[in-house]
Amino acid sequence: MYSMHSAPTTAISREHLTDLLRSHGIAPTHQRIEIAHALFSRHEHMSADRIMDVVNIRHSETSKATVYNTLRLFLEKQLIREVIVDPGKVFYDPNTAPHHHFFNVVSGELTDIPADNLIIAGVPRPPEGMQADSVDVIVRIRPRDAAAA
Amino acid sequence: MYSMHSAPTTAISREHLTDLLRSHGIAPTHQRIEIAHALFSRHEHMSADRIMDVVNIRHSETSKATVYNTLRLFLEKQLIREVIVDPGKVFYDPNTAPHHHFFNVVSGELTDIPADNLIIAGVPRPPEGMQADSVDVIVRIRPRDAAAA
DNA sequence: GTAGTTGCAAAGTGTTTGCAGGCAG
DNA sequence: CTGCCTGCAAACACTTTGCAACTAC
Repeated sequence: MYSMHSAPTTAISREHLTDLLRSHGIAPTHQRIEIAHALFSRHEHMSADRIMDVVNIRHSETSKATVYNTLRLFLEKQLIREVIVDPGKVFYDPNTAPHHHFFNVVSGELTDIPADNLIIAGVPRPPEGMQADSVDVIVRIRPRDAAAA
Repeated sequence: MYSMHSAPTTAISREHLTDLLRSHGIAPTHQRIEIAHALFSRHEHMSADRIMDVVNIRHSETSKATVYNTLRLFLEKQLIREVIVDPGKVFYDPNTAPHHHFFNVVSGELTDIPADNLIIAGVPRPPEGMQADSVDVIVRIRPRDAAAA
């Protein structure tokens, strides 16, 4: 399901992560640092499930409940974003800068499209009393030979 | 949860729906016609759940399994589209013409943005060997006073 | 101590499946 | 008769919750 061309990992020190959490008003516990590490060292869009796996590769340190609670906390504190593209599972995106996504509907893989070059024009004003919160662009892609739908 | 400003309904005859199903290679059974009627007479984006309710308002005629099976069939036969915007539930869209969506993240309500005026430029070419399948634009909106996230 | 955090297991939601019975051609 | 449809209930995948034990200051 998850292809092998694993995104580049970036060495990020625990100290840096501790600061990052603190600066977002999050108490830097061991589990939270591990989860943050999983998200920020891999440049990958992960599901809660996958984060569970990554965090517990060496030895089981973090429970499912803690993973979900922590992800919700990170979301509230705007440390990460959620990406809704797959019925039935949410992806978490450590990149909070404006950008969009390719979603490979066959492999379930999600990759970034920088917002730089992309121009969206002519979006109507939101209905009265509403404000736009975000604009998500998702380009669904598939291998050239794969059957549609 | 579902606001009261119910979208306009359009009278659509059972005969018309029968033809519509046939023209998409779908055997027009009673339940399928009812489900198609729910989708096409209301100009609304409905979840499977809501379709269940609508179809069974008068008397229970259609099981959950049939609703889900039928929606999947309609999807395969390209009679409808699915819209993934809400973690944990899929919306079905009877409008297969190119268009985009406002998603009210507070009420869960989904409304159309015609594709006409909307211009998207600068989408990078899909990765080698991939083809773009669709481009979805989702503008998340909320009441002006509602707290973010 | 006290407030906040974690883990477990149970509950919850939305969706899919296995299978027996039914209906139409 | 045969093949497709339907309904029921059980199974599933993902996420949330209740609560007791724990940790850090």
